[in-house]
Amino acid sequence: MLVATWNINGVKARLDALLQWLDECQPDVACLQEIKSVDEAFPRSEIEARGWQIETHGQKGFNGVALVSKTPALSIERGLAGDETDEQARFLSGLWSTSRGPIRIASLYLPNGNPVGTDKFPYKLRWMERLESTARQWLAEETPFVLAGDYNVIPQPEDAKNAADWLGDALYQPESRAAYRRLMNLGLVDALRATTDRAQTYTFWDYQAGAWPKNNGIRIDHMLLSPELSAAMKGVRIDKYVRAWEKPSDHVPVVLNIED
DNA sequence: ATGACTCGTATTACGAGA
Repeated sequence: MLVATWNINGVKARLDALLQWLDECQPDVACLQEIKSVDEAFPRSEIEARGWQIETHGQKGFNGVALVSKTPALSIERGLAGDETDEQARFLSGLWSTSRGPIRIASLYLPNGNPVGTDKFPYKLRWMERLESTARQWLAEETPFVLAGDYNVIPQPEDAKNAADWLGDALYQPESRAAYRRLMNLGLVDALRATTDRAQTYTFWDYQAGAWPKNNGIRIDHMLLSPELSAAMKGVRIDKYVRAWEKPSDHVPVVLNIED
């Protein structure tokens, strides 16, 4: 079973690339972030015409997450628990039936948090506390799960080409990294790091200053697995080749392979 | 020499991303 995550940076701007990649990858469930679309404007029919199931949780202009899958979800939940006043569309989860039993899969778009020193940074940290609470609750329920998405956190120095460039950035603040570690310390497994120690493994390259040709990347798109699932991991790959396409997203897909 | 971004929203400028 393949579970993928991809921040596509605008579903309408990326529709051709999305269709091409879905066709090639054939994920069972693909978690999308930054669809930048309200639900009504999501290019649903073009994707459904190729046989995919779609669930969206969008908003006007920015943010927004979606789940694209081969089979329909048994149930869907929109939004991250813990703050009724939060209007940003950043979390969407579904329950699927598999040969190993039910599995819960979430598409998450964790707040960027820049600039540090504005209210955006504490919003990021509060959002991470809410994510940790959700993970605790899901662990207690004992249904295997994948928390997949754009975490906007560089966990370790080796997750950036030039870690020193990110010292003042919300993605690499001690508080952001500590909150990510607290999540890991619940017993979750970072699927990529559990399966490779390969250097210069990145998922994002900025559009500016030739970051892609210089391979000046960072690893911020992660898949965190519940403990039962980590034993069933076959591997993780990064579909880096799509960054070289015409009109690419600045992120590339991460694809997790789980034993059926 | 040395890579000056891209998307969406709303009017060719701005917010947001990272």
